[in-house]
Amino acid sequence: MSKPATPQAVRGTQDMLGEAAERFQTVVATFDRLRPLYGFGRVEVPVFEATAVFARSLGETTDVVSKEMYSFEDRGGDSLTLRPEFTAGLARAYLTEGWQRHAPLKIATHGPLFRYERPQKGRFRQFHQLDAEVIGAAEPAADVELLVLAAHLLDELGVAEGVTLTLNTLGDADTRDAWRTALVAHFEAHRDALSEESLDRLARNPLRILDSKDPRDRPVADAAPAIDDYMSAEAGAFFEKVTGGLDAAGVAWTRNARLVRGLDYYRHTAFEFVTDRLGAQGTVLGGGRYDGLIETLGGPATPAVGWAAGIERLAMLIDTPKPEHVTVALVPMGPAAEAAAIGLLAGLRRQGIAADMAYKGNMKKRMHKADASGARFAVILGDDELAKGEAAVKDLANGSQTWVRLDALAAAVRH
RNA sequence: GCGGUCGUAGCUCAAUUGGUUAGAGCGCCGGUUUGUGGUACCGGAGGUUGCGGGUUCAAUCCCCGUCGAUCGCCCCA
Repeated sequence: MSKPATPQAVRGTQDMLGEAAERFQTVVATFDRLRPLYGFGRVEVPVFEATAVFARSLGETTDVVSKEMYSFEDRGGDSLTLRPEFTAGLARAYLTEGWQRHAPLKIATHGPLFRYERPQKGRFRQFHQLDAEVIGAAEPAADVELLVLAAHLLDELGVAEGVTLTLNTLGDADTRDAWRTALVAHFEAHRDALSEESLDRLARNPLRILDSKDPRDRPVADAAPAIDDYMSAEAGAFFEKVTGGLDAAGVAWTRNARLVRGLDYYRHTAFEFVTDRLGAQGTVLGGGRYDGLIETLGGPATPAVGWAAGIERLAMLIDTPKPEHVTVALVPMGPAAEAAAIGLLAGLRRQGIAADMAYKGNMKKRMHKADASGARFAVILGDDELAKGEAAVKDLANGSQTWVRLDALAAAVRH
């Protein structure tokens, strides 16, 4: 009989154990700890949606929609897509669940997202994000609140020092249109100087030429008209309230007038927290205001702002988390002791003490496992101890050993 | 979708210009020690060298393809 071939993990997916899993969990737990401090409620939304949810909201010409979506037909012939981002699905839920009545709605979620891309450092086909949104608020105070939360999160994770907040405004619709027209005119006038890729961008998404990494593009991009020259009074005032709020909250920021966002729906505030510690993937958290999105999904004009942060990217930046380990390892000897130890184990755990017991093995083996587990104490239970109603408690750090009554066990190992 | 580098034991890596039974450390299993771990010593298991094809008397090594990893481009968290 030949052995069956082992199926491989799908490209761009990850299996995490030990430190990798602890890093991931640390990021998520930190987010979950801060979220309620800002009054953001946890929401759950589906991992897949009707394809139109993403195709319409992200913009048909974006790479995410044109070549990176995991789309498939279900048995009824409907086109479905594994979510490539959170915002569109949350906006859909806001409309179809009647969440308008809660506006302004402050919500947060986290989970897996899917994009068909070539994996590289900090980039996966199934990746994970934290996400926070305020839907139904046109006030710059919402932008500020989200940015303060983001900065607080990075600070709590201990990565704030290597990460800087870069901030820009794309203006309101009028500003953005006027600026865009001027940009296109500028780039058209210098098209012989642009890279092939930027010529392609000129047709699809001219704003992206501004942050091109190609040195050939830099002179033309750097000479391009600035949005500030086209800024309406309202849009300018909005941006000033955002930056003023950040200053008041003590959040450091840098203006990057060339920061644009990849997805079509952004207006006004756009921001990225960037680092140089992740190779080509510098963005660790990004977002902005998307006042136009909900209308593209057939809803009423609804202002909204939000951000998402890459959990894997953050997990790579944080310090090594302290590994989890139990306090007590039970070491029973013989069938009678083992039976009694099952009761002791359950009792310790019910009293909130982390305890473990190997499924099998003689004393030597169990002691070895106790040591390897990182437990502080080995609780040794043999027939002699059992007869006396006690157990030997050995401190694995210094080797000292004392005998304590079984009913005092929990107290003896609680420190 | 495009380009660079790399795939040898569970893990990290060796293996002279292509040469005979592919090695080591760690880990794992057993023993020295049938009631004491972290140290030490002894022994053992574990490989179709990612997969498929080609060149050659001979391939872990050279060539092609493929899958995967990794880094970058595009794009993005």
